[in-house]
Amino acid sequence: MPDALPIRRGGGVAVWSQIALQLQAELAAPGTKLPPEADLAARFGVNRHTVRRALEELARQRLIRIEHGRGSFVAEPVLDYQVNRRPRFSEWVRRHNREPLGEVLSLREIIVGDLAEADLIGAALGLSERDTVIELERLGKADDRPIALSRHMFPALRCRGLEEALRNHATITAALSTIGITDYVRRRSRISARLPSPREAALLALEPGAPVLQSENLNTTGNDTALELCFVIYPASRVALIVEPND
Amino acid sequence: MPDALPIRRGGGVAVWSQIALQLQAELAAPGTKLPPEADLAARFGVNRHTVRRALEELARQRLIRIEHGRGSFVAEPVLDYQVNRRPRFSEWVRRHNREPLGEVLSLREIIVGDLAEADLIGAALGLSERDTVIELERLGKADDRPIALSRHMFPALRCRGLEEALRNHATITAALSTIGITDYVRRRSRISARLPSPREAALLALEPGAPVLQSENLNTTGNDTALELCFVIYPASRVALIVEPND
DNA sequence: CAAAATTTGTGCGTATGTATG
DNA sequence: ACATACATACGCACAAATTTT
Repeated sequence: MPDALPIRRGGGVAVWSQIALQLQAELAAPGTKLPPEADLAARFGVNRHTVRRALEELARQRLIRIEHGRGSFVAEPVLDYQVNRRPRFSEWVRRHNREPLGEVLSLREIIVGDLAEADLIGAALGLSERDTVIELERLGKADDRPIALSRHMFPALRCRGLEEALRNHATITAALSTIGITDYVRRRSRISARLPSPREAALLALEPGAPVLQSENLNTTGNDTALELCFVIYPASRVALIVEPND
Repeated sequence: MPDALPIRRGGGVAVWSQIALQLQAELAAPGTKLPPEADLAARFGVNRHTVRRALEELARQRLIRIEHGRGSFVAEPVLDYQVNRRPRFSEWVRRHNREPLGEVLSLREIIVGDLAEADLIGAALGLSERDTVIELERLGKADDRPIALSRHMFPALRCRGLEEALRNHATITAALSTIGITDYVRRRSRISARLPSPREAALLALEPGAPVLQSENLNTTGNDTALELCFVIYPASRVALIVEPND
């Protein structure tokens, strides 16, 4: 427990504001419980209302969560993800001043008919059950914290050399670029939420019962040729999606 | 158990497709378990592979869930909600051939500073802590099944007479229209997911542990004046959001 | 399963300093 | 100088949610 800087009264800065700043500087790892309001009030030598005002401010900034009857907890930072036509994982993470990392979990070529969602995939990419897709499973991290688990499917026919390219490049954008595809855009996303499977929860380092946001994306080339179907799940506590409709 | 129509072979319609249609017509209440594949195969006089092909089709349409080692279950119908610039609850539900109903839970005028999310609301609507908003809480249903719990906040100053209008009209669109606001558009949505509070779970008739999709919407008039901030939660098992980015 | 303890949420009253006109 | 409004801070009591005993 760090030393409390002395609270200055009558110095033009509200006491609750000083306490909020002090607490913010001391925030421990996400999930950590803060001391009860009564303890904080005693420590700072103020009324509990004053502490509550400070906590309210931290909650507004989404730095902590306050739970009735349980306590206050350090919140996880939430990455806002703008859903536009250019899905670029690395750019997104870097825009939040965090270090992106894409870890390949599996990469293979597989026959559409052998996948569980064969029909959905076939319909979306315009393939028959006998066509093959390149399937990439990836875990995306920001500063080593998992924030996205994605499964990408590319029609093998329209993506000659992509499997090899994906092995040798850190980002999907870069890999696509080496096989001559420089513009691909998000055409449609279907956003839902659910509880993760045990495997998914383990990969995303989620506590039991924590939900995930799921996004099913259809990406195409500039001239509307279906290029990629992609299922992504995000830990709901760490990611929010931003949409600005234009139609 | 309804009679099985005879399966016609060689009539240009695949047997699995006929079975899929037949099963679809017989679907019981959500959550009901379908007979084991072996039983269905016997009933239709076909191989189990053929039944599996039919079930696969129903699963693709999200009419059933197939669970490894457990069986197949009638799924809840999912309402796809296209996130565009015109948020219209009733139109959305009717487009799915279901009967919309908006039930007012509470309606009041309240000072911004007295709300928990005072700062967020003030910033979004351009109000000070001392301004007032009209707050409407509503439960949206489709065929008597709750599908949306929303909290709407309108700046009282820019919405004279809205509280009264909301009391007398079934839809928000209609109420706004009576006070002269005929065009309001969605400017921005922030989509996340979380577990519901006990009260929210009860109102939405959710089983424990089931997550909700949450959408925080800023709606404006045609000329970009902030008109409404609105928090909506949807049962994740019954609603999905569709986004087609244009930028 | 029930009672007790812990912790946050809410309401009301009071007092003080500061900006405003 | 005065009145008013407002933000800040304190004290006390009880309600509500959760956890522990």
